[in-house]
Amino acid sequence: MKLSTKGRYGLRALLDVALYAEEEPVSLRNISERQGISEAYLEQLMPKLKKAGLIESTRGAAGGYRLTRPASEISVGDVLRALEGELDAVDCPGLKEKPDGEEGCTNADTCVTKYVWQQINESITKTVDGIKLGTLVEQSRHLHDAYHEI
Amino acid sequence: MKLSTKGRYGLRALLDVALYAEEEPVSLRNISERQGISEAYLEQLMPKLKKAGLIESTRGAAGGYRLTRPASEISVGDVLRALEGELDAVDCPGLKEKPDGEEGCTNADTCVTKYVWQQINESITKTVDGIKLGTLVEQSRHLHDAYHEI
DNA sequence: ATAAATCCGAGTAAAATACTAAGAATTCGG
DNA sequence: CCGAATTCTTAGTATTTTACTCGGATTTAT
Repeated sequence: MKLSTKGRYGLRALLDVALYAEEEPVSLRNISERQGISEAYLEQLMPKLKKAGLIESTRGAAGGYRLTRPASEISVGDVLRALEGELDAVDCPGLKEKPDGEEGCTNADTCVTKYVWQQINESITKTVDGIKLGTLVEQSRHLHDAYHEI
Repeated sequence: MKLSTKGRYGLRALLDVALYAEEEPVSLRNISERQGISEAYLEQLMPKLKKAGLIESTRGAAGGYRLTRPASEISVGDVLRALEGELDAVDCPGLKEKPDGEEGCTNADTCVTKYVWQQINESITKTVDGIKLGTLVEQSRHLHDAYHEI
């Protein structure tokens, strides 16, 4: 798993939608101003979230983006996978680099390290799928309230 | 955490040292042949492992590399950090990008996503630090024995 | 001496990243 | 119906990272 700005900005963008799109859809302009991310860059991110079925869009004036389902049913893993692609699926080189007769893993070392990558991937997957966007929305509202001392 | 070939090859290289450097040190040539990694590329990897204090080297003919401490006391995390640098420490942009008067996180969303990156980093760290090189050595020997049906 | 090694520094081609730019297509409000 | 606000689509580009290679200097066992 690589955490580039794609993933970081994208999650913030989606969180923004979750927070502010209850009545009207939020536009790129809105997100851009609130999050300090350029509209042009967001234009690259949103289609990915849409293709993944996380948001829907309305075009034209007063258009913008909405979540397709409740924030509680969207995991951070869903978002990151939509933006960054599959989590670091490290494949076993022993199998691919020798397309001659030899079957299986002749190199025991390779197989053993493969086990390491799998462990890492599993722990990442478990973590990101365990955090729901809904939780982040709640936390964000708490923080916001605290900051304004309501 | 980024899993590039640096980390993947490097872990295999160190595992090779752990497996074969009991009597004599292992040379780059040895590792290269057994692991199918070019000597030239290994030349770039080994110094990192050495700087991190994981291996020691003897120069000249019959020279090579050895572990500095038992494999059971080296974690995969030690190795990957030595090779890839720090694990994805995602910093809070809210704090850095505004060096004017404003204190703390004015952007609650940013703070909330920051919590996500911390969770991810922690789970990765816990995983890689939990796997010891010694364990991999044992597993590798088992696999090797099974393959040769001893 | 000679050969086998580690060291050291530089260089480089390809890919990924982090953007920006421009214009077409759509839709609402007046 | 017009115009402004939007999303959509495609392309381009500068920077950084990755994954290497290469040449030669230095050290050391035999």
